[in-house]
Amino acid sequence: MRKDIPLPTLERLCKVHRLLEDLEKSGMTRVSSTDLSARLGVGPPSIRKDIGYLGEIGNFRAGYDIRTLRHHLENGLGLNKKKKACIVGLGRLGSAILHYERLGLNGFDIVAGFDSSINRLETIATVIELHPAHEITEVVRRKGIALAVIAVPSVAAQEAADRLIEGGIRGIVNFSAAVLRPVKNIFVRDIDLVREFRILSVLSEPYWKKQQP
Amino acid sequence: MRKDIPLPTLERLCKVHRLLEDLEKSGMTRVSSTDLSARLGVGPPSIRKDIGYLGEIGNFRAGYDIRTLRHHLENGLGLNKKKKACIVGLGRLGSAILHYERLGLNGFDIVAGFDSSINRLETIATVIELHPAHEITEVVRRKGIALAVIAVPSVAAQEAADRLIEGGIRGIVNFSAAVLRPVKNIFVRDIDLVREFRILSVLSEPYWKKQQP
DNA sequence: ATTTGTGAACCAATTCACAGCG
DNA sequence: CGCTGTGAATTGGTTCACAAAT
Repeated sequence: MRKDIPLPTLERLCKVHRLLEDLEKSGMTRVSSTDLSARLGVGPPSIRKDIGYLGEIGNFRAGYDIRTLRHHLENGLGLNKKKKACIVGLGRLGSAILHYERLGLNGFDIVAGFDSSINRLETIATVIELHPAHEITEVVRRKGIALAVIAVPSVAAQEAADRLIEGGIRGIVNFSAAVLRPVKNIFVRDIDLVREFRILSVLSEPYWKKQQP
Repeated sequence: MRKDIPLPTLERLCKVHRLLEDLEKSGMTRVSSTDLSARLGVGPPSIRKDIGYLGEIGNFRAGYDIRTLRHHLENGLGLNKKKKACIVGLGRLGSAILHYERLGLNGFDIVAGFDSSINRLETIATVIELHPAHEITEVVRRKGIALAVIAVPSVAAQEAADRLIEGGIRGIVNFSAAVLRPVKNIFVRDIDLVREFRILSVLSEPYWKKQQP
């Protein structure tokens, strides 16, 4: 049943899922591919294809039942599997992420935080276990942590990544500006605010051809 | 000269630029497409095509001169154009972004912060002008702010976006989990940590076919 | 009458292969 | 000879158009 889902499809499906949560909360009970596509800014056939990767589910006359479709996505993508996560770097950004409750609510248990400043570790008020940075490898391995956020200055990012990988990490969200050395089977999602601003800046230049739908 | 640069190319070129800054700092002076491609985890011809969108620049025997290539990217993409930016939502995440110096260093002047809590506006120590959220439209218009970060809870995100757009914003980095209604000619980059974790989680499942290079 | 699901057709992006230059 | 730049081939994704379902 499971084909090889393209990455863009996976990203859209996650957005669809998030959208369904809101629609459900607003009291809606059914939704069509056209409606979903308008809210996401993509073509209707694209949505249907995306959903189709996980098997049939829609009602031919009345679109999708929101609750059913949401569960379908959760099962198909394994969205309610629990995973352990950690945060490396507890400056302003790292602390903000450490306190971000929505991660835990969605099955991502933050079980450790790391920083190279002992002072900082002693100052932060949290129930989460905090460790000095040199323990990254050991703690990640011992606790079986699958996912990590890197929120250290970019000069320190590669070393943080190396230690995480040595400990057996599976995926990294890299908030530093550093371009990390690619490693086979370690998946990285880069989030660099300056890069995002630059992309927006280029896209919004008047002579830029590509228009959003 | 400027063709229609694909979005993936634009994203890679920004990473290449960032990489060049580091290589330059480390004392290197020349770099080949093969070397760049290895550090980015993409194929060498891809890098050459990407750079090719901005015109010829390489030395046929010895690859690219790092400094020249960096300037080439900066000119070609307009990376040193200055833009005004603002932050909507000054909780932990918004405050962290407000204090993130690298934005200013790269030409993005944060000229305003907004929050619906007056108390919060009075507590934050910064030289940046802070305003209550109901002034978003007016301030964005008056100051000619081009870019915005949304860092409010997801229930408040759509209204924040509406006010920004009404004020004439050009691009938005949306850190909330909300899926914003698409608007023509307003460009949005969505950053949702839960979504990123979910994507990593799916990608790192053993039966997942797609492997990174 | 609508709206899904899907093969076919189309388009975009990556990769290949080699010509051209130093 | 090594490395860039680029048309050609290929792969991957999106869009189209229509059959199937209720």
